[in-house]
Amino acid sequence: MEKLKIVYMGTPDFSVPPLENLIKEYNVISVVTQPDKMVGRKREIKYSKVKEFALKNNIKVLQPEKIRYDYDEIIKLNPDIIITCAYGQIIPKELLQFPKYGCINIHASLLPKLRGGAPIHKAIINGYSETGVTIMYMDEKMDSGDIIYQEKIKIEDNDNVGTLFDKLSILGSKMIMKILPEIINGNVNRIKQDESKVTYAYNITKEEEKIDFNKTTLEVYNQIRGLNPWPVGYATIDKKNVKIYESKIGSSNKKAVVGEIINVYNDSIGVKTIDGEILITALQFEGKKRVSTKDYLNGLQDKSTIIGKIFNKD
RNA sequence: CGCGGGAUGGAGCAGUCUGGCAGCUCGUUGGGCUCAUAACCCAAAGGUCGCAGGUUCAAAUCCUGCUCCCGCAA
Repeated sequence: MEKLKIVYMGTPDFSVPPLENLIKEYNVISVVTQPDKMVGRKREIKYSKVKEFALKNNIKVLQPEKIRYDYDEIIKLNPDIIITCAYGQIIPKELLQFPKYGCINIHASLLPKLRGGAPIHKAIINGYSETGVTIMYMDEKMDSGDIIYQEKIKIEDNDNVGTLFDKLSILGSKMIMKILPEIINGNVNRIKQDESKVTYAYNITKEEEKIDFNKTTLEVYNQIRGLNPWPVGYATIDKKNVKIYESKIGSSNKKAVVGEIINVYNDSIGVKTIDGEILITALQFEGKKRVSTKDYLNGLQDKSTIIGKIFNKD
C-alpha cells in the first residue's frame, strides 16, 4: 500500500516536532512555510525553523508570498491530506476542499479558547492554570473549524513561554500520530466549536510587550513569563529601554508609586505594583547583554542610588 | 553603506574626554570567627585592557584598519 501523501505547513520551532514524527511513518511530499525574511542588523536571510528542518531531510519546500492566490503548485502535488501547524497564513477555500482526507490543523490551545497566533503567550499572560493542544479540521476562518481531538496540559507556576512551547509541541506531535490513522479511517467525531465561548489570542503587539506595573504582582509576574523567552517584555527607566526577562513574587508592601524601585536585594530589585512588589531577577539594558540582576548590581558603584527610580515614568 | 551602544582577571562594571603604578563589587582558593550559615573578619591566586598597525620617552587611554557582541528600526 502506498504511503499517505502529506503536505505539511508550518513555520516556527513549534511546528518542527510534529513534522519530525510525521516523516518517520508517512510520505511528506512537501513543506510549505513562510517566505524567508531579511532579519537583523546585517540583513541576513533567515530561514524558518521548519524550512531548515525540511532542507536537512531533503523535503521539497514551498514558500508562497500569499497562499490565498498562490496555491496551484500544492494542488499539482495531489496531497491526500494537508496538515498545518502555526503556518501563519489563512488557507483558501479551494485548497481546503482539495485533499481527499481534508485539511487539519494543530493548534496550541483548548479551542474555542485562544484562537489566533499567540495562544501560548496569552494562556500564560491571562494566568490560566491549564491549556492544551487541539487537532481540528480547518475552515475559512482562523482556528474556527470542527474539533477532532484535544488534550489538556497543566501550566505550572514557573512555566514560561519557552517551557510551555516545548511541552505543547511534543504533546502536539504525539497527538497527530495518534489521531491521524483514525482520521483516515473516518473514525473521528467532528465537534462544532461553541461560538459563545470563543476567545482570541492575537499576535503580541509592542504595547503588550511593555511591562505594566499598574497591575497586581501576579499579573505582572504572568506578563513577564508570558513574554519570555520571546519576544521579552520591556520597560523604560531613565529614558532607556530595559528588557525584563525573569521575576519572582515579592513580599514588601512599602508605600510608593507604581513602578518605583523600592528595594534592592542580593539578587533582585523590588518594584512596586498595585498590591505589593515584583522582584526582577534577570534583565538587559540597551546595548548590553542579558544579565542576572545580581550581576547587574555588582557593576554598580553604589547600589542604593537606584532606589526611588521609577519604571515607565516618561 | 538604516540609527545607536559595547569588548578591561571567572561574572558584572569603573578608568578613556585631559596619555604617567591595573581599580571596584562579586566569585574562586586558603585561613579565622560562630551552635551554625549563602552572614562577618583576614589573606592569596587570577589580566598581552577584542585583534593588527601607527603616534609618543611612555598607550586601556590618542590616530587608522579589522573582528565579534548587543539595543532600536525593518
